Amino acid sequence: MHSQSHPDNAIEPSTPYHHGDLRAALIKAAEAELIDKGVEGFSLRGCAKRAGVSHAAPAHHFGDTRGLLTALAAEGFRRFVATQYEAMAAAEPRPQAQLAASGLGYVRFALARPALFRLIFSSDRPNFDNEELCNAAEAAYGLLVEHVTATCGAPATIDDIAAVWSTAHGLADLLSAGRLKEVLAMPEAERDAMILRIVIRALSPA
Amino acid sequence: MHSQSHPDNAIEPSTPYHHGDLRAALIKAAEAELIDKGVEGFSLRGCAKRAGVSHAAPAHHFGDTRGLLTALAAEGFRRFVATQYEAMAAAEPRPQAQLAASGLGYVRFALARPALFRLIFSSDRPNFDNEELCNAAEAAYGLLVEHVTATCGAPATIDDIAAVWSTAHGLADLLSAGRLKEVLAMPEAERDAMILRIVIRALSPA
DNA sequence: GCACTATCTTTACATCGTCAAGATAATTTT
DNA sequence: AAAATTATCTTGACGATGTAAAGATAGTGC
Repeated sequence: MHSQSHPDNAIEPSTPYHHGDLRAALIKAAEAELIDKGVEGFSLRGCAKRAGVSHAAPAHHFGDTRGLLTALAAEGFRRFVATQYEAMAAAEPRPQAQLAASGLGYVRFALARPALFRLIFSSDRPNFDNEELCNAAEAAYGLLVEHVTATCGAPATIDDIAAVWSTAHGLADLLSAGRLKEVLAMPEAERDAMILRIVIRALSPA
Repeated sequence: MHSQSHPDNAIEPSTPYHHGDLRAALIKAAEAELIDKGVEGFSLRGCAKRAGVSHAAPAHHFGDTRGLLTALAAEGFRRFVATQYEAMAAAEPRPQAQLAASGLGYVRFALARPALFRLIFSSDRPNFDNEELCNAAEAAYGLLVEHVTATCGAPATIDDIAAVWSTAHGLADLLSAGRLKEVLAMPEAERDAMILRIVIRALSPA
């Protein structure tokens, strides 16, 4: 019936010296910090404060600021892929519809989490040589290639891949940056339909 | 024979108190700093050092760091447009060829000046409410709309504008960020041809 | 010649990232 | 179970940064 985590010590200590799961707490805090301050205003000490620990605590888990942002970026890529899968699950099973839905998920992620999107696609702060981040990023790229191949017939040409990826990415980047205001002002259903049309367009061979 | 700075002394003084054209020198220094350190590592004191003045000298001309980056971003937009015009000048006068060339210039700028491209399209540091920057940015947007309209027949639909802009922007952003490695590895002529094909593709109505 | 303003320097302070050393808790070893 | 070791977190310090305030110097207008 007790809510605390230590079996022998009943009273919740005000500030336990050991956090328990500081690593996860710091990633969560880092996302909040990123959303608040943006990639360029991101502060490691701010994250520590959000997590309620001293300013040097993150060092042990992530080394330095770049380490924390690298871990957050990897998590961002995983969510990015997950958002694409969600959109695909709601679409017809036809390959072309699946590819278009994946593009829709791409853009939706950028709109829903602009700070994370910018971190993973337009920042030098994460270390893209890091293995975990590298794997997460390549998983996203692999998903795209897979669907273009399924839609256009194997093997997908570099033209097809570049056209589809660029279109989805361009839409995502411009919209999440607040440009293309006319599109941002559209009702969501209408905007989604337009995104699908434009992604399909990128496939049609000239 | 003395080296100090008297107005009637023809010899170049070692360090004149008044720079002469510090504003321009600082913008130039800021570009070098941006190229060296990136948007996120950009330092105002570093710019001052490059220009050979004290660290507080920029304040009088630009207010703060954001002010300097805002001025640099405006200059970046002007060069961005200029690069598009250059590509257009080398292309056939047909509207469609002009539009495609404009897209090619878009991508070329991103590849030639990745730091400036990121500053104007993927950074919160410049103040986009600033009038000078705002005007420069809208000039770029206007150029695009103009050419899409000329190519597709007036008035250009939002679908057409979004499709063309997103494609060019996506290509530019992905390439300048070092993704789409297969495309980066292509010889320049081949890559240019591909960019033109993909931009044209974005125009074809489904 | 003199006041006034623009431009630049110096000084100062809060914040940031990072390192080093110490404190505390958990784990392993004996 | 006690001791030793390791992992985790705190404290204190340092240099770098952005910015504000005050002083120094040069150009301008009267």
